Amino acid sequence: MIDPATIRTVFMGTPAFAVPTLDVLLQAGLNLVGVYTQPDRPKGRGQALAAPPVKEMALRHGIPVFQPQKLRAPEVVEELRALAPDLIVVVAFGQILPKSVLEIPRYGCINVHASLLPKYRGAAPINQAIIDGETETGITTMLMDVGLDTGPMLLKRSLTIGPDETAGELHDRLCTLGGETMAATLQELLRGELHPQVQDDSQTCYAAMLKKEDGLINWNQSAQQIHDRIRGLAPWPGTYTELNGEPLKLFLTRVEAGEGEPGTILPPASDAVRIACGNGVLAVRELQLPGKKRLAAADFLRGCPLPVGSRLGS
RNA sequence: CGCGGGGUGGAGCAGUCCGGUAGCUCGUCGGGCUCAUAACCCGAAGGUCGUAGGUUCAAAUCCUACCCCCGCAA
Repeated sequence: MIDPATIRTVFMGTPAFAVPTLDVLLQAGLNLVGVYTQPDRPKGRGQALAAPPVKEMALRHGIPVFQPQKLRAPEVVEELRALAPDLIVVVAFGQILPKSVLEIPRYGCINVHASLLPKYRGAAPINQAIIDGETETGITTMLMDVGLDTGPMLLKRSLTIGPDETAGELHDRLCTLGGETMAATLQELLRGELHPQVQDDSQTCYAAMLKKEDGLINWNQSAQQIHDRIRGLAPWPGTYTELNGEPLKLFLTRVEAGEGEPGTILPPASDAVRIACGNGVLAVRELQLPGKKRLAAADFLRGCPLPVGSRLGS
């Protein structure tokens, strides 16, 4: 059994998703010699500079924080090498680790990834799994190599995706599971019992970084596909269609039977606007126009009538 | 000073440019009609028009400051 206090560890991560894992490392008693996170960025209305969640936690625990613009810059790599880490743990860091960094720690670089690898390698695994209508996903820990999420796998934990679960909700559950999976992985590491398993590249698929435009609805898709897209992109970047040239955001949808020309407004239900899709009908319970508040369908219709038969989308 | 939209009876909105007794779709309350309905008909209550100043005979409307909400921007 290795004494955790003897393992010099560097943590790399940025958003809230990484926080539980950092917490696990602290609880486990590792010797955390540095935390790497993305530079502070302007955020929110007013564009005030905000520190990433991981930075705030590191500062509270008195761990040195590094925020390099580019991790691969030679002087940055040297600085990291000087910390002499035995282990690097990476969760949603937002930068690719170059080979020169991967080779530094003797126990390697361990990544906590929010999918059941080899499926959904890449930046947006949580969203993509929902968009694809998957019913199961999970967390995989892996030993990083030069490829993006291609390294040998260590542990997997899975969970079931609810039929109406949003990316935000799933994110929160995976966030917790990520910490738990890392804790278990760490136990195996300390016992010297890691069993890396090579990924089956033939089973892989890639979840590209989300773009704003991914939220534009194509009404020719089936109601189920559109429903999956809307919850898969909630709360960010959100999903929208067009009404009189303006974006109209849609939330809280339901799939119903029925038919009509795709994108056509059908007679509303008591709690929802109903729109014909390529296959089936999408009932939308909340909508929002630019500059307006997000409204329940009935409230929305009072201020902005949607005549039956009119068309959404361009 | 990142850009932009908005704050009007309980809800959602119109009216603001071109100052002059506050309107629409609902809801609420009372009554009527119906076997019946988130149905329909009749009637009523309910608003310091975000806040504070200013201009004016007169301000929701024009000017100034402030508060709050939201869209775009990762």
